[in-house]
Amino acid sequence: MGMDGDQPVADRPQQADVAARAGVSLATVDRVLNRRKGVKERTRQRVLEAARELGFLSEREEAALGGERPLNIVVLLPAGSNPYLRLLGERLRARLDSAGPAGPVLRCFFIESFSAQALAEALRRNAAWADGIAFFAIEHPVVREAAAEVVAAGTRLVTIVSDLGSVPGIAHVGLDNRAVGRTAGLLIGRLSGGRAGAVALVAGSRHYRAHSEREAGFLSIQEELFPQLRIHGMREGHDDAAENYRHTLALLEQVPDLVGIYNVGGSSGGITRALREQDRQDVIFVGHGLTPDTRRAVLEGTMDAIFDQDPDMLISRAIEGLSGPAPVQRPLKLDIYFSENLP
Amino acid sequence: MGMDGDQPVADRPQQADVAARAGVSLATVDRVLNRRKGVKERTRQRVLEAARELGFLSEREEAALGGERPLNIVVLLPAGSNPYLRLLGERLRARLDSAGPAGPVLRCFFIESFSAQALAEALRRNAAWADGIAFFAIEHPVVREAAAEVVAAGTRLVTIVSDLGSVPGIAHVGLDNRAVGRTAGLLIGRLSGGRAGAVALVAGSRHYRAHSEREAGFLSIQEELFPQLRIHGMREGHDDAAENYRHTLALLEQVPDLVGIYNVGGSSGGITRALREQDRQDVIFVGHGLTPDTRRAVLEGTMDAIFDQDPDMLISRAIEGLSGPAPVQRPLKLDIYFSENLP
DNA sequence: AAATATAATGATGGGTTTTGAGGTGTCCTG
DNA sequence: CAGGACACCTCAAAACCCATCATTATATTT
Repeated sequence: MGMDGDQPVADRPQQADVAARAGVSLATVDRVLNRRKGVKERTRQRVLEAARELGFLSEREEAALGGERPLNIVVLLPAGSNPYLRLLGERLRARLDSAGPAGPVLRCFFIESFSAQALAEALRRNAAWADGIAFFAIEHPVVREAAAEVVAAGTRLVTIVSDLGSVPGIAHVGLDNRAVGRTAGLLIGRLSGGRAGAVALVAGSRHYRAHSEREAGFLSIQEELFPQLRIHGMREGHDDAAENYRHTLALLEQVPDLVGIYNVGGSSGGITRALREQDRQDVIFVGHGLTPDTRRAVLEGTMDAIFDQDPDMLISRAIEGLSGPAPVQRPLKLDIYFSENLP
Repeated sequence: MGMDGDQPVADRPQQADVAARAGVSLATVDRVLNRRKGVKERTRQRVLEAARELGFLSEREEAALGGERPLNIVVLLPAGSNPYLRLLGERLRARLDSAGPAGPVLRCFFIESFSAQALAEALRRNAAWADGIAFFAIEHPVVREAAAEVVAAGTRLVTIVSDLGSVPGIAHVGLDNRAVGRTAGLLIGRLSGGRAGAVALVAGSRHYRAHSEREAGFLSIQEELFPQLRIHGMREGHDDAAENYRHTLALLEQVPDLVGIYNVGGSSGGITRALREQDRQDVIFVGHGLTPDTRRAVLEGTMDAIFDQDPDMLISRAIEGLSGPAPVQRPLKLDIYFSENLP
């Protein structure tokens, strides 16, 4: 007779067993297993752990459900009209939309620009609930302190575009800005074809380490390779188009032998406007950030080259840096656009 | 005695064993093995896993039942000494190593270069077992026919670096080569600083559409913007360093007012060697492919710019093209390297 | 601190799917 | 031809999905 049923086939665990083990109700187990919302992350993990221990889930499913809970990631960018940062914000949003529920939850806040206080405060405020924060750093003790605190409290940080320097445990995602500055210098020097004259630097703020590093690189190569060009000291335009416009008009008036301009920061629109209005297409102009206005400027010849860092790459690498353990963080690739290779 | 087979008589495993191992009834095993519906995916996986562990299934069956087997992808590259292609091969291997068993199986074969026959044959040969083939195309009717055949037979194809043109159903992963040629022309024109003289073109072969497209772009912009420069017709160096070396020596001798060289193809090493030996660092030289030799040439000033397409990106996009349905295939980004922004 | 909103969990039940147990018939093998 | 392995089927029980609502934490406001 029924010999075969003697092994009560090591009963597979049921959701009820998982529920018991996790100390929750069936309803909650169901919510977790079916990815319904309304479960606190802690309980979610408990349930998943219980399920794993009971062998209720195969490894595959476990990875799909539990492995990586979606991280909460915050991105802090300077407010203001800087078109590149606007674009960055847009790409962030695009990424959020396109990524399924698997990807991390991205949130983006704009912080009063050039304000170390505001940035420090934002860091502290968001550290409470975010797993990781990517931020455009302002080099200032207040920010450094806030960052160190936040890192100590267990929130991961990466700086993007502009670095913070000398705070351990913070990775950086961005260009090698000294090399970038040197490349800009090289390009302007070479394109000027041996002419003697002045080269002007425009920046957003020296408080952005990215800006001062680019400046340093630019100066070093000018001195090294192009003695016929003299540097007309750096002006801070605070990444504001109107301010950059005024600066440029003044420049064009005061410096008759102006050969080139390198805008270390953003909002090149103001500069191109001045150049266009004064009909000074002969001035070599290199700036940062591939945006509609710089595109147009390059196409019409007002601008000679755009230096860019791919926003999507920037975002990917930042997320990567905030997710896993910070691996080899080689600098991003500098993209150089002329009128002929615009994407 | 012992009727019930308590001695593990190394019998072939039975469905009952699978059932026991999976903690499931015979009925369910039956459903899974015979692809009947009404089995939850989770249980399906359990059963399959148990069956696999017991060696109950042959590989064939397992693949058929288990769902998505990893894709078999073949990459065909031209043989020869071209350093960029060598690098590409290396990156392929690196990718193969790094990717887990989940990723597609990549295999890379080097085909006699510039031989349409050999390429066509390789396409047909590999189509028999590969799911997708990525290949560096030679524009030739023989290749086109083979490609069309292979596509019709259900193997997916993408061309990399050099396109095949006008064969439906084949995606292309590579640069916008006309724009690349124009950019090279722009750069050489601008860097020459208004000097008059000759500009020479060197290519691997006009049978590579990539090469002739770059040539066309280069010519168009020279004519358009730099009338003071005359083009010293294209030479085919077959991407061979020795041949390029000889060509360049001849060039330097025959063309006293040589201002620049654009190497549309690979193996720039031969050209830099000639320039170095003749001490002609004044000649502006732009070439393709970021490799150790071009790196060195740029650093020492023999070469002015390297145009590159990131091999990893190329591979990723090719695999992507062979895996899913071909989506928006915008061209790859052109990377431009000067002495100061080498990675 | 009380009041109030919001989110998280528990409880429950109806409808659906999945599963186990068993029956039948076929094919193959000793 | 007996017997094992298995394909294919049915049916009822069990497990599960899913929506709803009550209840309890947790946060926010007043």
